[in-house]
Amino acid sequence: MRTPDQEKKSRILDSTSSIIMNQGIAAVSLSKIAKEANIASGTIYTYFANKDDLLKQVYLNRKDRVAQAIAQIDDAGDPAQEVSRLMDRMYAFGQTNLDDLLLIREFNQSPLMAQLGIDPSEAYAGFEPLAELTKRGVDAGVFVPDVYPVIMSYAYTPVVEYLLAIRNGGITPEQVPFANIKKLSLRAIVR
Amino acid sequence: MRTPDQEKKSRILDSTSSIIMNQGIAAVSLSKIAKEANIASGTIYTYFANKDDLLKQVYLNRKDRVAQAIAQIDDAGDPAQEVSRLMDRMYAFGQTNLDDLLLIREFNQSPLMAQLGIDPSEAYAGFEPLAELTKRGVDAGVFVPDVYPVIMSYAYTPVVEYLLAIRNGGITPEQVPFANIKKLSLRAIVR
Amino acid sequence: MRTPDQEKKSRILDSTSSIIMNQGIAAVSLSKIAKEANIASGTIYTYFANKDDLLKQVYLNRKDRVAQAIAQIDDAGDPAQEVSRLMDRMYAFGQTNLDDLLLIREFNQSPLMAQLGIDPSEAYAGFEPLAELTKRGVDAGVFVPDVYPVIMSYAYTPVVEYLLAIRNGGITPEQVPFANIKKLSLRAIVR
Amino acid sequence: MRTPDQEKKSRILDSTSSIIMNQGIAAVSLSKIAKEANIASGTIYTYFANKDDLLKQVYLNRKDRVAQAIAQIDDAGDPAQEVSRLMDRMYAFGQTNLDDLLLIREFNQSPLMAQLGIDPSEAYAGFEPLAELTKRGVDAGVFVPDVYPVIMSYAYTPVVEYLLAIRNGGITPEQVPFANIKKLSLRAIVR
DNA sequence: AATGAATGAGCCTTCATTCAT
DNA sequence: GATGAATGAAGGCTCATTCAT
Repeated sequence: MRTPDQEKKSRILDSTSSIIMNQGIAAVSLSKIAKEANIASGTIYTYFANKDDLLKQVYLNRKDRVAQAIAQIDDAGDPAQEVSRLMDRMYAFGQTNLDDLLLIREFNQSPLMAQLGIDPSEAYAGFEPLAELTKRGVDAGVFVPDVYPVIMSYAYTPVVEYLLAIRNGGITPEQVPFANIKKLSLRAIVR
Repeated sequence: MRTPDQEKKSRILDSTSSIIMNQGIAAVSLSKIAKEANIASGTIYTYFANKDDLLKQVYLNRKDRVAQAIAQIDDAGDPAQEVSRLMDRMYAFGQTNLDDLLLIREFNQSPLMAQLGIDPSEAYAGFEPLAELTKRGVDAGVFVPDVYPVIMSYAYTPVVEYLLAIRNGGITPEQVPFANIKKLSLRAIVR
Repeated sequence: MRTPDQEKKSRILDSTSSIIMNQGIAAVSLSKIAKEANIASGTIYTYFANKDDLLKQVYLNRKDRVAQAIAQIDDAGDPAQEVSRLMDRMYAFGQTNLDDLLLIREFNQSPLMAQLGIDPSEAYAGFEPLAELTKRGVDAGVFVPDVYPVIMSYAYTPVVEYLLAIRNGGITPEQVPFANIKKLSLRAIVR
Repeated sequence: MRTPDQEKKSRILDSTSSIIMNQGIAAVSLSKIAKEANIASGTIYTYFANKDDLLKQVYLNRKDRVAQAIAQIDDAGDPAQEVSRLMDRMYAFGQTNLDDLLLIREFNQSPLMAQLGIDPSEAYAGFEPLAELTKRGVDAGVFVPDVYPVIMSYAYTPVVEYLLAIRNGGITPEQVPFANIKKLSLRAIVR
């Protein structure tokens, strides 16, 4: 059970994420966050050292949620099957939490990471099982012989883009079932 | 009187893009732009109606540059070969202009597009040949039977992620030659 | 937390009025107001929505003060006598608060009223007793048969101009006692 | 005949007056004036030393026009009759040039006069015949024994307020003929 | 712990003025 | 003489942060 305080902290994180995703990171202000979280702006400083700390924690919090939701790999499973399951978990997670995936992506590819003092190892934390899966698949000769970032670029990114295209109305799941995406991704990386 | 100066306008666009890429869109301010472009802040208004107009033009300008650099498809060529050439052009372009590709991506997936009043058709303009290539490849039975956004998600995005990983030092071209990326992409989409 | 401060709001209104009267409305700036009121410029926004709101409230506040000071008419009194008393109250009020009368006049005859969204009924509020007095005097055959704006143009305006002429040194109360003004006004409108 | 240059100067004065009257003095800017006068903003400096000089000349120019239109008094005429004629000329002039009367009034009662370096004698220039008429009427025992500013406050101001009330739709000439105004004014000042 | 009033730096924008053309 | 691009100060307003309550 969350203490009342943790609940308030969560509300601040949620409001921040929501503003970032709906209005863009340039539109984020503590007063907006406070209003959306239904607290006084000064209260934010009880839970976060400053605005940068808040942004950093939003990122880390969302990244952890994603990692926990998708990165539970069966170390003994068939690598191709595990990638398929990974993509399934991403798809399931993304249907209710696409914003988390997009927020991570927005941070990952922006100078914000450096500005907020998040180093790559911190960003990577929680996703180690994916790298291990990659390595195992390559070593077993199941995957094409490429490195983690390349392999995952074909397994992870297409799911996000698929979910985003659906949200934007560019395509519908009826028109393009998620199975197609999985098939293409596996065609790319499985020998 | 002093004549309006296309070169100065370019400098403003360049400075703006540079600040976006190096400090993030939230850090863009007209005074920073003016300082980097070596002009007075008020001068920006000789060339742009306001900050939003400037941002919009940065986006459209960069998008046009990319479109011109990569979207020259040979209508009679073999679709698979044309995708290969397309990826080559992206790679060549991205080696000196990766920021353009990243800027477009940052804008595309952000609420900025709506805020700046850029509608999807405007963003799509110039890339029609890619959709046509997709359609031709699918119709000819060369590509897997999927729609444009899906196919291109496997041909376009991996190149950007590859270039970015190289820039970030995550991988090197020696370790993973670009040919590998092309191979994986083609494996995904060519029957 | 610090409590909103009615006294501080008054100080802002006073400073604004003072700058309008001493430097003209074109010279009014929030930083001047803040400096004169001895507060930070941002603090103004705790008490007013924006500059226009501040100007509007200055006007309405001064107008209310004037209305309360002069518009207490005895409904049963002789109309001519009531006009005389009205002018006395204006004169008394104007000796210490001429700026209020002048500020109202400056606003009334300027495009500001429309720009600030003050409609005529709002400007008129509080002065209804004067219109009623006019009507009563005309109906009773005591005043010449003219409408409110005309009658009051002879009772109200001359007092303001008299007070202003005294302030400017154009005339002195010894040279022209206020009684003369009252006499001329009453000669004009009383049959 | 005006030279082309004088014509351009006139256009600048007209534009300035028009903006003052329609948008308020706080909204006057050289670029607006230039646009309305259909010239480049820099050109204004060919005809005026700076913005203050322009405003000063607008005032003096309008004041001269009014003085020439109304201050032609017959030195031998009956004072009461001359006041009546004066009011007629004001009324006639004001029907097509009310803005001139209002602009003068706005300047006269504002700190602008001091800021622009217009001294009272300059403002008074051209209106000497009105003071003489006052004096002659008082000396002849035709007017009540009061000074120029007081007498004229009953002859000049009511005409402006009448014209303004008509423009604003507060009253109509059918409802209140101008003759009424003249009658009230003369009742006030003629013995 | 929570509030929100207060602060002043910094933002976008407009302005009067200058000056190359 | 006329133009309008260029300048940078100043304007209105928002913001992150502090702190009295």
